[in-house]
Amino acid sequence: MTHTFLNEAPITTASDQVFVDMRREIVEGTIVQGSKISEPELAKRYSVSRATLREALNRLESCYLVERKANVGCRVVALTAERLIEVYQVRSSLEGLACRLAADNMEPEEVKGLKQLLNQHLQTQRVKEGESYYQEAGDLDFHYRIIKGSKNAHLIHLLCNELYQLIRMYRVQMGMVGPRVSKAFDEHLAIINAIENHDGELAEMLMKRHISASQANIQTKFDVYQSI
Amino acid sequence: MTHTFLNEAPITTASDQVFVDMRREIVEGTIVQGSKISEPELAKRYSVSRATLREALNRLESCYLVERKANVGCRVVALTAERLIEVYQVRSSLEGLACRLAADNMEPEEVKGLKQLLNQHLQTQRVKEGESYYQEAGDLDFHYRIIKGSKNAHLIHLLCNELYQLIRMYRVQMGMVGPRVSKAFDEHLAIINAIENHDGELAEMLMKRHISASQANIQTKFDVYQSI
DNA sequence: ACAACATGAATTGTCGACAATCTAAAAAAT
DNA sequence: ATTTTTTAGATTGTCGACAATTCATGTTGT
Repeated sequence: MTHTFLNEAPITTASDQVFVDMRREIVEGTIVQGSKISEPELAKRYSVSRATLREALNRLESCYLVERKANVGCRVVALTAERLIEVYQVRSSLEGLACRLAADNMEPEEVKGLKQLLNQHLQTQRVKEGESYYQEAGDLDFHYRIIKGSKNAHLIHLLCNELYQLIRMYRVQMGMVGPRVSKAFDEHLAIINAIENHDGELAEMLMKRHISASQANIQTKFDVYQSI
Repeated sequence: MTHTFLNEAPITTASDQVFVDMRREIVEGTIVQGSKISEPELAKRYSVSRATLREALNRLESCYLVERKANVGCRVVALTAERLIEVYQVRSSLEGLACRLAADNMEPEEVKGLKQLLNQHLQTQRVKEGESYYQEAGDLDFHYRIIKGSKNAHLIHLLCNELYQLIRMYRVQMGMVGPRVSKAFDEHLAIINAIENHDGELAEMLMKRHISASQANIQTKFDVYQSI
């Protein structure tokens, strides 16, 4: 399975490389959430100048992974429950839109590929029960394809390049496993059917509901911590 | 009338100033759409170093006013008809969401202020018939207040700090005057009523419709050029 | 005449150093 | 002892210069 994953521009410059590396470390938690970022320290760590590092920090800020204050510095974003709600409200609205547009604009072959992906997803899920990595990548690929199917370049950029990094961060660090997996499969199937029938309204509604369910799932992780 | 306008951080640093200045010039068309940006030239023009200018360019890219390519350079965004549709589809979805949330989360005094603004809007409109500047600022203020009323910080940032600059650029450069003005007033009134009644669904629908009408209005400007 | 290639000017990316600002610890005052 | 002021350290913002890449012009070859 080729990991097409992100449709990003190839890494040409040094700050590109630092951006991609830091993004991964932040999303995966190697650079811990909420921690302060020291420019001299990280510049040394990645063996680049501070100017190059700052360029990377700017781009990390664009996808909501760090926050800057003038003359004070840079902090990794903190994964609060409030922010989760806010981001998922936005995500639900935008991905609902994407799904509605996809119902009109997706090519038949794209829909076909989506179905194949779902079958693939079903098989690997049966074989590797409980293993979350494949599920995570498969689910991500599913959403990415629909978003691209909207054919709205601005929307695609907004979701794939900006918002999704933060969403991935929540999913990776809060842990996305459990009984949600099989339920999500059924929801994906219903969404594909709606898209295939060019029923934009239904597709939008199903996608919004699907994302709300996903939000509720992550929300429980917070509630657990809160109750301790 | 105090122009609260944007809730932006105060301008402390030199790149802040360049960012604000350039943003204004791009939105108003002084720096023409689609044109290439020469870093050395603009750095000299604003009397700052290239590093400072590049910092400003990064932030302009974050609000979709310029586009960068590695090792090639920076271009001011081009106001195409296709992009207008894409951006307004996103705007409609997000501001619909904001309006729905505002119906639940706006304080009574905020609603009151919104009504006062509308009255003010009505008076200035009668006095200065055809003068577009007041209308533009008033309409903007109306939308800003509702967006802030959503109390969703992520959504507020996305709309007010990122997307709205590009929207303003379309409105300013494509010219927003004509019979739309009075119609928009009625639509604003209906939206406020829905918010006051805490009818989120209706408020969302009305706002989406209102924005679609606004899009159609700008769209005609393109159609005129196309028919020549 | 046209295409592929080479060359140089211009532009962007990167670097190290300096200036301005903030932070926190130590000193002074009430 | 608590609050305010001072001061030293560290961090961020800004600058000018150099390296790497791109683009346009001119050259060569067929």
